[in-house]
Amino acid sequence: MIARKIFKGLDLSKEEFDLISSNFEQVSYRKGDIILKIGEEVPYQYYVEDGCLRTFFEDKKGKEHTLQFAVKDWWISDYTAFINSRVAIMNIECIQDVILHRMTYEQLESIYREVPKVESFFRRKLERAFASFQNRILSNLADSAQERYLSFLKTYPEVDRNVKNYHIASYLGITTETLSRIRKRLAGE
Amino acid sequence: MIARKIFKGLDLSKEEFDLISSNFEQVSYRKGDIILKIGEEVPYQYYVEDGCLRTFFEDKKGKEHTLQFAVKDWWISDYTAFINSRVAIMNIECIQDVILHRMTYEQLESIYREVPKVESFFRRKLERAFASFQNRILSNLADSAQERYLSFLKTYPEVDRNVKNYHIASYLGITTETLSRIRKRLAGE
DNA sequence: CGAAAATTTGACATGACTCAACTGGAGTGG
DNA sequence: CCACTCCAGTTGAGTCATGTCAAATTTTCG
Repeated sequence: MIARKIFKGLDLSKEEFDLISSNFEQVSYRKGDIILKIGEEVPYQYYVEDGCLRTFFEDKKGKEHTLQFAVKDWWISDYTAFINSRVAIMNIECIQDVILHRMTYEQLESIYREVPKVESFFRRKLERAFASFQNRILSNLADSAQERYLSFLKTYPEVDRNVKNYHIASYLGITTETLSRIRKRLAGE
Repeated sequence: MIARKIFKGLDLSKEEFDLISSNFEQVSYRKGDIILKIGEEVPYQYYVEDGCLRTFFEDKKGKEHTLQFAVKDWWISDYTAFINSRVAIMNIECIQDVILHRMTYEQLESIYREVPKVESFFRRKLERAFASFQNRILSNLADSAQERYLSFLKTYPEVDRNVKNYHIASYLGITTETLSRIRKRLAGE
């Protein structure tokens, strides 16, 4: 029963867990699969049971930029498009084989109605995501590429273990060459 | 009755508006006043009736960076510190004389209890703030300083009218000199 | 093993920064 | 009403971090 795992912080009855679980649908994808494309509707948000994904987009020059990663026990979607019923402004790609549990917005709302505690759970989740975006902006304003890389490693060691360096570079806003030079500099210390 | 202005989108009774209004306290400050300092408790969030403010911090080199501006009809606080009862990680400064309406977290929660519709109002507000942070990250990743400046002007013309160029530079993550050169380049087109 | 993918390295280009000097406008006070 | 000061903004010259492009090397994986 996946809901126990997803909402493990919440004190709910077996019936409530069952009811929530019935709103999730398990899906699996292979490494390299794109499960959401820019311009498409965003029917789902996904809970990651296993594997690793990222959201990314291409700028006018065709360069890829990564907005977010998701590893085990995280959520992923084009969140603002998902909640506002707009089309996606970024792609979601599986960096590894993944097992996901997805739900629609209607299902989310129905859970809110049936099990109100879940709404606070998601509000806290949004607040944490908001804080992490804020930290990223502050870090972009104040820190060098090397400092941003170090704080990435410190904050998301689990992500570092699962993604390629060029993914990290595209998340930090630097080139793979620059990241490689930073790593060399750090190694020789 | 300030609540009518603040929550003008909501369909509430006179009693509800009164009840909400009783939780706000009006305060005024002069241009240049710092109304929250890094390291302090964050007792309030503020609704801006008039004037302009910003949140900012200093990096290790003493350089100032602006996270957010707030003009008429916006809200401002160190939001993540406010909701988590942590100490401020940024300062709030009045860029002009301001008239504000402030509330504590306890007052916010009491309004949630008495007038549940207000909770959705704040959730949407948080979602929009989240989306705007996201846009800023995307823009940092993909756009040049000049493009970021142009999209700032387009997105926040009201802010542009009320702040100095060096405030804008510290928001965009560039120096005043660079902003000046960008403006010159744009003027000659 | 061999091919493709990822990373590293080198040489060079460039956008933004630093520091210092200068300009122009908005007060202020004699 | 002028001289003075202060502040914001501009300009110039030199520097630095990061980007670009091309090639070499290492790693991954079928």
